[in-house]
Amino acid sequence: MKAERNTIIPLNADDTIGHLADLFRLMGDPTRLRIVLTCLDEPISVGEIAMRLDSSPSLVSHHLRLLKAARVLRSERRGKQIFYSALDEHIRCVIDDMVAHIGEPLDIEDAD
Amino acid sequence: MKAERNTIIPLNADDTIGHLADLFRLMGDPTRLRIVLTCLDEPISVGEIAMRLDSSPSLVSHHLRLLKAARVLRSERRGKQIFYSALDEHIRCVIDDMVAHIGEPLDIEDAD
DNA sequence: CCAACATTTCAACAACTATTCAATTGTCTG
DNA sequence: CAGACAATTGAATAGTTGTTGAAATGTTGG
Repeated sequence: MKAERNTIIPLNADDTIGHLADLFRLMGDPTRLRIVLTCLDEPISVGEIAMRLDSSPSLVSHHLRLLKAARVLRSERRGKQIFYSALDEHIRCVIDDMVAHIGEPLDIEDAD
Repeated sequence: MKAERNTIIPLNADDTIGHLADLFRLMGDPTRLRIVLTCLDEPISVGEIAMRLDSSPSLVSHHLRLLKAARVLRSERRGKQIFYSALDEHIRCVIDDMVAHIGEPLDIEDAD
């Protein structure tokens, strides 16, 4: 299931759009985006995320709660630590597509 | 061409992540997301966007400015009106991927 | 040039949100 | 059980941002 050129989203379905916007907004914070990227490779504990991002466990935990509630990440306890990882592969696709968008070499024709 | 499972993003490249987050944050507002979706199909004037979304031209214009600055949309003047459309197809892919993520019916495969 | 239309800009307010620090809960070990 | 470690929670603050209405800019046609 990849992105095709058939975005058929019922524009009157406010629920879907609202849900979509919620997810995009979650990825729209640099700290949260770094957290997601850190969790993409392998399950990682809260402490190590905080360590890698040079942030506080409290802040990381706050963001993790939101990302988990939105089903972007999932959590799994291992002893004293709790490991977070991506819930599925879609987020990776979304990010890759967005990276591709950035990579688009400024196709400037004649903008008015 | 499409999203593969090889998100190779240099985590120390704050510029890239910041740019990514900016784009996600732009898509994270329901009004702005609706505007983007409206512009995906064909070039459309500011007035008609406002009409379809039942919003004010002022508000729409405000969002269009941000979306254009972020190279999500492009503008083209035709007489008195200015038509906006998607700058490339990547945004459509991003949205489709995100829709796929939402549609994922809690697919707990080999979750331990 | 003037009037009508389309869009943009400006200022200002209300609402939201990321961050911090302290306190709490949960878990393992000695 | 007590202590240390790990993570969460709560409240409070500072900064950001979406929205609004009025004014201004730009464009076309009479």
